[in-house]
Amino acid sequence: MALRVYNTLSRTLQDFQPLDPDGQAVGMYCCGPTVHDFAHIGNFRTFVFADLVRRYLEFRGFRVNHVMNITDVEDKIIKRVREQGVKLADFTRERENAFLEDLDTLGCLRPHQIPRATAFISEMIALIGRLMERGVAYQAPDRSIYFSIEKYRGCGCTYGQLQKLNFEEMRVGDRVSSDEYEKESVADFALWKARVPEDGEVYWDSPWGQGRPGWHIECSAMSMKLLGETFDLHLGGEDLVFPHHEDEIAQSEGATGKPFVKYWMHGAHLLVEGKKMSKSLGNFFTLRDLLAKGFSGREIRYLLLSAHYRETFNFTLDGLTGAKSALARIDECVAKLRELAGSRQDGTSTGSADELIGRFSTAMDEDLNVSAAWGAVFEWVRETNRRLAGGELSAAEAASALAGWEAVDRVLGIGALCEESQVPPELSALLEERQAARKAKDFKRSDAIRDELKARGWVIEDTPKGPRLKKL
RNA sequence: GGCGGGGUAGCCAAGUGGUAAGGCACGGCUCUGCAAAAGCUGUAUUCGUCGGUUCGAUUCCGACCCUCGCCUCCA
Repeated sequence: MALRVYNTLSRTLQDFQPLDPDGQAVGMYCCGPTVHDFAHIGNFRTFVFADLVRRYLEFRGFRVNHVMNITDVEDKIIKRVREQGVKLADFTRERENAFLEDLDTLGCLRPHQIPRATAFISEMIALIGRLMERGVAYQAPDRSIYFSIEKYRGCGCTYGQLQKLNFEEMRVGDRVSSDEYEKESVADFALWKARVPEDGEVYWDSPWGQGRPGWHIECSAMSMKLLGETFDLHLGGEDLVFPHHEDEIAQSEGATGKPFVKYWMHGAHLLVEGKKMSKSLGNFFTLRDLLAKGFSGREIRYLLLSAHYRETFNFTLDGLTGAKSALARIDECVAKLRELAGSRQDGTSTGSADELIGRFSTAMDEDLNVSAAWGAVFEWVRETNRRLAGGELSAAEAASALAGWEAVDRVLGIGALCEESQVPPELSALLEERQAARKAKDFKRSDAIRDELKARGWVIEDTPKGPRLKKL
């Protein structure tokens, strides 16, 4: 079975076959955040999706080079820097650190490389230079450099590879910002923006005068620098299809004359409580907002991973509560397996664990059908619980089952986020006291202790092997 | 107006030309002195509406209704 992915370029499912002649190395680029504020839950859906792609490719044995940029120069950032009277780097570094912490909270593996746009200005200038040389870019009277769609098309290149475009039918004008009126054509986009007074100290020198890069150019420059002029996989949110990714293709192919990216994958947006997120509706959440409500990164990750990446997903607080229960079911099962396996944690998966891995990969191979993959996980949980309850599992079999779970969890990334809570000694003492009371049939006392523990946030679970304390 | 997604149980969400995964919630049962955010188990004659193709459609085709996204710097 081969991994198939939906390629936005072809609008079909295609077998995933990396450019590497050995079929091992995969270059993967995901458009990262613009660090003007804390990222919201919608942003994170895309990054968790990218993490899933990377992890699954690694699961399938590919050697992935995962690159994600940080956009640390942009209109909104410049505006805030000016308003707050701080230095660009100080402002953006703070947001960037918060963002990376958030990624950790969500159990996302750090991309192998996290380039900042401002560290690649010379590469961007070089790329713009190539476009000027090839005659597909021009300097307008406002001194900014623009990419000419017409000239690009004149070279036999295709503009509109990711989305069918019909310029005549497009609603032009609404959102064309005032600083771009000197373009030759409304479809043209900025490669280099000439310095204006509002930019303050945020500018760089270039052969065309002082200024700063346009938005799209950074991704072309950084991805080609780090992954080569043609690479395997480019990801991003669906809203980036046009214009951002279309323009990346134009800039890159316009400069190199080579295909830019083999597979484009786009994650759908999410709705929150059935509506598009907006601050006025009160359904706009940053990761930190949700943590403050008492949800964990793990629950959020699970919920974000519960639906297929190409479907709009309805993210709800109820769903988050449900995620807690669903995860507890897995945790219970895994904890019981650990207990039974004891020190034998070097198991190789056999039997039902192999079946789990098989069903999991079959699902994931089909364009990352993660919902079906979870289905396989939960059926395995039920079957494992059944056998656990029936005392049918040996320590070796438990270790084998664990090995199976750990294999799929290296993709799902849920287990590592499970915090083992230590029971405070005074609570253990209370638990023992309750046991003594129960033995003496002093149920009034034992129930009082149970209530006491509950008030302290711990719930007792009586098992055939004796009572256990679980953090509420 | 152009382009592209969706409408499957109370909620979330897979899927298939042959009769509906999984999760949450809910009910039953087991365990328990009683419990339990423990375990098992049950729950959609039905997949937006109306037509068509077919032995058979939720799945294919057509029309319609509703909904969401993109259309120049928003993941």
